[in-house]
Amino acid sequence: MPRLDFDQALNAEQLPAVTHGDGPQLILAGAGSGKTRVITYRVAWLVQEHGVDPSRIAAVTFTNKAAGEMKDRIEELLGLYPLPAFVGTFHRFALRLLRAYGPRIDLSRDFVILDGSDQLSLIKKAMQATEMSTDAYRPRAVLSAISSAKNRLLDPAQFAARADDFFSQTVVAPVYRRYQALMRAAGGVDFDDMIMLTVKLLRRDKELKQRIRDRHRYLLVDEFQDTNHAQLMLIHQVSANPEVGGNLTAVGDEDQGIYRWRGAELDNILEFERSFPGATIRKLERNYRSTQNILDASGAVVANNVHRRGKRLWTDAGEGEKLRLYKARDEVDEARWVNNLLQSLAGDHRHSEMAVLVRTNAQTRAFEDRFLRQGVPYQLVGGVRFYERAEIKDLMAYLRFVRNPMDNMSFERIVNRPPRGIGKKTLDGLLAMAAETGQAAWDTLSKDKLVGIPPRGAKALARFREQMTPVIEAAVELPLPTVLDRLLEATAYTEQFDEHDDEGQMRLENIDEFRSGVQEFAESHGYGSTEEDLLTAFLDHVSLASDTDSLKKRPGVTLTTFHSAKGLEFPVVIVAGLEENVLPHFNAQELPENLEEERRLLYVGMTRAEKRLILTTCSRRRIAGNYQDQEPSRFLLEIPNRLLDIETSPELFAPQRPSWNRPSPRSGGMPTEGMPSWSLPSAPTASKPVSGSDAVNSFFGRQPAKEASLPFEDPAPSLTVVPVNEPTPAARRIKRGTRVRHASLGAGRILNIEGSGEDMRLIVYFDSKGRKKLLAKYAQLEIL
DNA sequence: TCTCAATAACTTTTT
DNA sequence: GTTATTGAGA
Repeated sequence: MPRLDFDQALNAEQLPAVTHGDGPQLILAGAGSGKTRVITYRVAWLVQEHGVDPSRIAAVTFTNKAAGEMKDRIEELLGLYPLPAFVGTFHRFALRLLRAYGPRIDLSRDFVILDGSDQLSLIKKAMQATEMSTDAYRPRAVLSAISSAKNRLLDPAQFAARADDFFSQTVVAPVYRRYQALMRAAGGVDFDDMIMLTVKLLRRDKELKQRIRDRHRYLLVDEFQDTNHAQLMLIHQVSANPEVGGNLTAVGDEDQGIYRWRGAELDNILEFERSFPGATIRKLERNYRSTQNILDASGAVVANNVHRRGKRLWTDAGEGEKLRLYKARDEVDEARWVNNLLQSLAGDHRHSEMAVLVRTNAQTRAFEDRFLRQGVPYQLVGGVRFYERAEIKDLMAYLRFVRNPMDNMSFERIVNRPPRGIGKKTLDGLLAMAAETGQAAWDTLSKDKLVGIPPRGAKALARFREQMTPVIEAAVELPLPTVLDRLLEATAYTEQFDEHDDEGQMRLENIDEFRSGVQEFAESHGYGSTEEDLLTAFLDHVSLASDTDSLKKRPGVTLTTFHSAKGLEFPVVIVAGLEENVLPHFNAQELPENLEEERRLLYVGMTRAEKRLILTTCSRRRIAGNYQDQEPSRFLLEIPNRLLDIETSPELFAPQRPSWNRPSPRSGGMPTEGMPSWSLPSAPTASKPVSGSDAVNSFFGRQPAKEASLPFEDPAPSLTVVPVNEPTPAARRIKRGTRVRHASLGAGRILNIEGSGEDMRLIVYFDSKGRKKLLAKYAQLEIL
């Protein structure tokens, strides 16, 4: 293949980083400065110019998606050369070692990886077992304390020895100990364990460590600012020559560190030279992504941080447009304005070239509603993940169980799913028996005579045993997709769902999707591995997968959080919800370190933009159902005025509400004759739709919401549903059989009405979407 | 033991 | 607005 022309392909900052010889270097790569390019070209340079065998190179990142991209681009550059020994995430790197050498630190070879919800339920169990009230202490807080202990490589004993406050000493320490015991007994390992155990393994096994170091003489680490202490130690273990810091190339940007809450230590990058003496530090400040205005604005914001080395990005792309700032009345107004803006930009940009970025997932709802209603194609990244759905987790647990029947956690999950008459009593009895003999539940069930279990339960258990035994045997030799099918057959798993029921249909679809995922995986990974290994590989694959990884370029506006937007870029970016308590987030106000992280979050969001950057802020917002007055984010003040074009919502100047909807003093805010609770606008022009809860608020005499005329509202009149105890003329029209229309679900017929007042629920059969249950208060139905 | 309805609690970000 | 948990009744 032709040699690469490195001088040609790289700029003056990139070239020395790529052609750096031996010894540690840190590359401080600003946003959009071509950092992936530097990493991939460095791999190519090492191989082609420095004579390094690719099998001695490893590249590590945080996300599967970044790793995948890196792999593709390295492959492209290297052509016929073999690929590096490893390109992947920290966790996959650790997993590979643990699967191979776990037994050297007494770890079962076929351990199970716990996901977040597994962890949480295990924490609850551990808290119960240690008689810790789950009301007094939030399991989530305990879990995050344990996680941070693991990130600092503290085992339960070390943690207990250092615990110096009440919570750590009396709550976290005992729960941590019990949590580990329960997890190991069940053959489980959590995400944090994976790193911690790998460090332990390498520290303990000197011979293995030397082999690993030989195999990874050149190590490249991306997103270095997001490494935690455990990961830094792992890097040290793997680096070839610790006395000189090894041939480590670390790439990162301290201004984009947004995982402090997960244990990331910015000091790893800020004090790199202390960790790796003699390191060369380089900066990449030339930006290829954004206009100078975008760089100046984002740079001005992040300049307020103290914890940074500091750099100044520049481009020769020109100033570009000013940033726009829209001051919205509330999140509905915000979404409407953004929607209109996107429509008006649709001439210049495809939908897929635009993104709306928010701080919290909850903020996406208002945008989703609006986009759905206006038919704007969009793509929501994040939220509920496929693999977290109950039916998928069930099937995963089944697969884990048939691979390793001693996996008690999976056993407990599936033993009565679908319901087979194995209730709490029966299960407790079995588990008690198992605990006595120190066996797994399945062992007890298949070998021992069941005692102390009610006959009905014993019978159900026996039936379960008969169902599972052939499948467990099949798992060793039959192809993975066949095993799954046998499983579904033997358990009659799908029969618990009704395909005519909306929810049931969705679950069945998910199961189908899971089946084809299994099929696909088997086809692409099947060569040369045993069926058992394939099953293990599949389970690992799913455990380490996240939704962002499979993010395909689909046509549509991207709607996502700052966190999952990292590494992406768009010609048009809208950064929404720039308010105090949103960004910076409510929970991040006290510590200056947290505040700086919030600022970095905004910086990451702003620097995603190539050509146009739009900011929005609301003067009030509904949070957990209640309206709250919002202050503009303090970070807005950090953007130089000369870079901003400000536009204010007309709704902020016209707070008049239609008189018929204003609580009248005479009626004390209660409804009177002629004040429709089911407000049906007589004509589209007179349409004054009011959001359900506002109407509810005024109805119940609460603080009236400042609802104004909605100039951008779609022409279709919408109906506000207000729950009432006394049916008003309009409310009487809502009964079984009434035809209604929903903004996104279309037309349908009311099947039934449940409850009354604020909690009135309507069962509606929609022509195209089937049965849905709606809360009348929020549904905004239109009577047909 | 299972099903359904009422209630409470929750919302920061995720490998 | 959703989702996890609890409680009552079949």
